[in-house]
Amino acid sequence: MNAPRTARDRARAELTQEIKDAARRELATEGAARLSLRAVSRELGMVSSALYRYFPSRDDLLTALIIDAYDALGAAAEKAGQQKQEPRARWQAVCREIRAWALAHPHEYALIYGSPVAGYRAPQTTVQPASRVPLVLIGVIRQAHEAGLLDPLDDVPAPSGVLLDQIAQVTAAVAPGVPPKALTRTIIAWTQLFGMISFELFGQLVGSVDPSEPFFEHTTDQMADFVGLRRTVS
Amino acid sequence: MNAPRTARDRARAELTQEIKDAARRELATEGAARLSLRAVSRELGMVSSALYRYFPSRDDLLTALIIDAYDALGAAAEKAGQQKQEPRARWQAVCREIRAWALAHPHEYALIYGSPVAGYRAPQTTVQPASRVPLVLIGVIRQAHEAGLLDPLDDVPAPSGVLLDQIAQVTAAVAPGVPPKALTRTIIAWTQLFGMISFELFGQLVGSVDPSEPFFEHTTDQMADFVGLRRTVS
DNA sequence: TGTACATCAGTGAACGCGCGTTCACTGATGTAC
DNA sequence: TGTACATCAGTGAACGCGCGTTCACTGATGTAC
Repeated sequence: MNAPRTARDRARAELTQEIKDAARRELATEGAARLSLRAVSRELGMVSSALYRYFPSRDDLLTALIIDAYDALGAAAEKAGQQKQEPRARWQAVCREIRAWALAHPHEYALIYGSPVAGYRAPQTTVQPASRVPLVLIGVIRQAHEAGLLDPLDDVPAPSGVLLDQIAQVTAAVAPGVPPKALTRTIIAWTQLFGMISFELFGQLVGSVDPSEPFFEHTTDQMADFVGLRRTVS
Repeated sequence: MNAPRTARDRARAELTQEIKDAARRELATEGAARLSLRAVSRELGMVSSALYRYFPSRDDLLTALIIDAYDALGAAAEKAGQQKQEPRARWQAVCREIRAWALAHPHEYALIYGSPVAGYRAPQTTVQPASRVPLVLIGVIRQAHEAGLLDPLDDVPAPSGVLLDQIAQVTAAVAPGVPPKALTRTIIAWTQLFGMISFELFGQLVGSVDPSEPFFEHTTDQMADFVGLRRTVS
């Protein structure tokens, strides 16, 4: 992705983008497993073989869409996490933004958080973009900890054994200074958040807490308590 | 599904079962979106049109598989919930059993808790089987409440507004006597549980809390606290 | 218990469709001198 | 700035494949009397 020097380069970059946009539209009507190069090319008024100038195969197009989706969600979460607010409000804002993105892009959400596409194996290149969201959540906790706004969770059982080792590794890699109890609970809250969003999007909440926004708001608030984010006086 | 009277009826019931078994095997290699009647018929050594004597269309076969999956998981959870244990241990046993079933049947799990299959709309008949698992979880809480083993959650924010209405409806329908705070948290824990299992199965935990069993055990324990299940003296 | 008829299971051919990918090609754009 | 050549984008035909579903059929199983 160097700077486009020639008209050809610019055209290429633009068309690559258009192909991905068309593929995203296809995704919305057909789902990832049925994403078809021919349908994408039809939508663009091109011949199907022309796509091979841009993506060497269907799987490479899928990979590009997956990375784009992780990056779009990650960017949205990061932006919400940069608001000048106290940590607890930031936590809520991040959770809210993630849900909003998911509701606005349900098929891209399903692409990255739904069942893996059969016969497709995600390459290593998706790992970094996928980590952006958890890093934002951890970042909120870290900043709260540094600001002395994180409850020590004294009455809470600490992780131990293998889990403690895993938590220690995560701490060393991406969460320096965050106490093990808080980090463990952050990871729990992370799985809770996406479990809740997936249930809402995939129809599991129909008939109980549906519409789901009040439940969502209540839950992220409870999860803020759970991870130890203090309610500061207003 | 009346009692089979004739040899024909028995053969029909058996073959229906064999078709579903073969379809489940297909599911494991191809995924739900690519489940193909022709592949199923090939595996059984039949001609593809013969399947239409048993299922009127591909979608009906899918529906049967979905219902079977919900029922199998529901039955496993119910069984785990009937152990003669105190509520907290029962909670853990149910969670553990649900995860074990998911790990043992990843493709059936993905079929029911993964992204919806494109172009397929789940009929109303799946609703009741889908409710078995949450009912087991609620049942554990209700029994604990009746036995006086449920914490009143005095310091916990109560649900209010629309959410409280929804919770009240669920209470009236399936959880008589269970306090709103506890029921709300049970639903939160339910989404947490499946979020965690989906993350494990769909590869989101790779590189952090992986292998995931210690994290799972720790988390269900924390969730037992969260919903108010008292640690009884041993 | 035996026969005549109705029901059902499974066959095999066919319809019409869409798919990913390859390949030789034409014409336009870019580069080196 | 102009020309000769190399690079690239997009075409159109083709390969070989699999799919869901329909339909007229044959032969086996079941039912009524």
